[in-house]
Amino acid sequence: MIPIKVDSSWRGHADCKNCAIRGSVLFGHLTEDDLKLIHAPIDDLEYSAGSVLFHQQDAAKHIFTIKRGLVKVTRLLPDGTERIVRILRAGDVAGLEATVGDTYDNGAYALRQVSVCRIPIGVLRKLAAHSPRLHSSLMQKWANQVRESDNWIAELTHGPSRQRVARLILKLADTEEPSLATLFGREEMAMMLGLTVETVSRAIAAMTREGIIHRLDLHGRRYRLERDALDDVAVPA
Amino acid sequence: MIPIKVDSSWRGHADCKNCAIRGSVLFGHLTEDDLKLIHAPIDDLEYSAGSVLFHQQDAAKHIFTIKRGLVKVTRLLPDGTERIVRILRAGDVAGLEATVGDTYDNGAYALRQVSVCRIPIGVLRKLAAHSPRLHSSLMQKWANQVRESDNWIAELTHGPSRQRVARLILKLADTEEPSLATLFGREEMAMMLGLTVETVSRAIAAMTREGIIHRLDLHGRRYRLERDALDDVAVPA
DNA sequence: CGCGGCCTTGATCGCACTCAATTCTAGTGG
DNA sequence: CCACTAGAATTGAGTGCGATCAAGGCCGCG
Repeated sequence: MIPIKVDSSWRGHADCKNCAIRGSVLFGHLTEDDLKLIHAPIDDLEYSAGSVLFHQQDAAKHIFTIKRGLVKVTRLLPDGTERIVRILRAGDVAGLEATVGDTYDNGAYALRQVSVCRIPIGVLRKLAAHSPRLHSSLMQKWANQVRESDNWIAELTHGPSRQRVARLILKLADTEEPSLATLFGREEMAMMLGLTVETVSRAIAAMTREGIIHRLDLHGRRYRLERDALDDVAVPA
Repeated sequence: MIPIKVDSSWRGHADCKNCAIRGSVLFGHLTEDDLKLIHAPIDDLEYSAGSVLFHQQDAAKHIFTIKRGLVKVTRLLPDGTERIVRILRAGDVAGLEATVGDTYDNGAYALRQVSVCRIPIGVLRKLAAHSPRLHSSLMQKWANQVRESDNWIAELTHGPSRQRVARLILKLADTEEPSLATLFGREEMAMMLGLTVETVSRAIAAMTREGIIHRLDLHGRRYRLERDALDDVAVPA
């Protein structure tokens, strides 16, 4: 089902004080004294596209702050099929459930090259005991996850295929350059939208023909978007 | 779109010390001293089926602990359509996002007669400052919401209509008596499953004909379930 | 009794799935 | 440098499931 690749590389212990995205992550508000409390190591890891952060049901020993890249969160159904339920981006946290339970509720896999800080749950607990601000950061992360899941349900699981594909493309648009988007393999897009590979492919092909999106590479991953036209497809008046 | 009914009745200030479901709610671990810190009133409210706890975008001033009944959580899309994204039951909390933001991310409506404790957000903050256990209760509630949302996506938004309807029925089975279930109006079931009223009705009718479920009342709300057969429909081998 | 709401049933249509073939690209080794 | 291959994306033809449109039935209520 899942290609099991555990393909991470260790890039050293994290240097929280000088973290590039310190403002948006869990430890952003901690003081130097707080950080000194950390004894167990926080590791700075790289995962290549397709590799595993953790599987559903694994013992939950770490939470992962995502510094770069995209992570898919999947859920395994009793009948063995797998569904993508959310995507995490830089600033999000994977495996938050480690703070309240002892196994992961779902699997997390790198969709592209990903950089994370892997924080042992013990460290988190220790720091949490001292820092109310960390508490509110955690709450904030939880709230984001719920909002994302709810959006996902509302936007990507209902409606005609064209519309769903359009909405997914918009969701994947670059944050800095909103008229560019990097898609995934058709198979994965299909799993996100509850459609088949062929239907996704046809929708993209049709929109390309109609000039709503423009293919920029040979693999069909990178596109330039005609925002106005695409918005119209995504949210029909 | 939504029938606007604000139809709640005040049943007095909450008596947390003697709460029937104290063990499963937010304030379950607080001491009497903690509870004495509360000055702003926690109200004990009843909502009749169809009435509003809060709308999406309302100023978030309270969180609602559900003591009895069922609450639907809906999200409004830009194009004006509305989707049901989750259901809350006794022990769950509605409006958790009040702890981190100042508007509600989604709407909450009573599906049946509902009893709640309405806790002003200020009270929660004050107590949270004193009680680490309240913190972990909150985390637990957040984790439940995410797990529920993820389950919802995985189980109820993909697959053939029969299967989805079967899964929803199982989700609505009584906790004490698992072979009985109380459904909703077909319209609402359709909104939950991303199907049409007619399709839901046909699926239920078919399963009734096949003896997988048995109608117990005239309105088509209450059913007795043939668990084994229904499980087979919900999770095809 | 008549009306309105909801559930059900029927007939038809179209979108998305299925099955299958083709094209394209990147990677491999001659 | 070019065949060869494997994997992915695309395209095509045909089918079926669920949406749509439209009646009809059932119950509660005035």
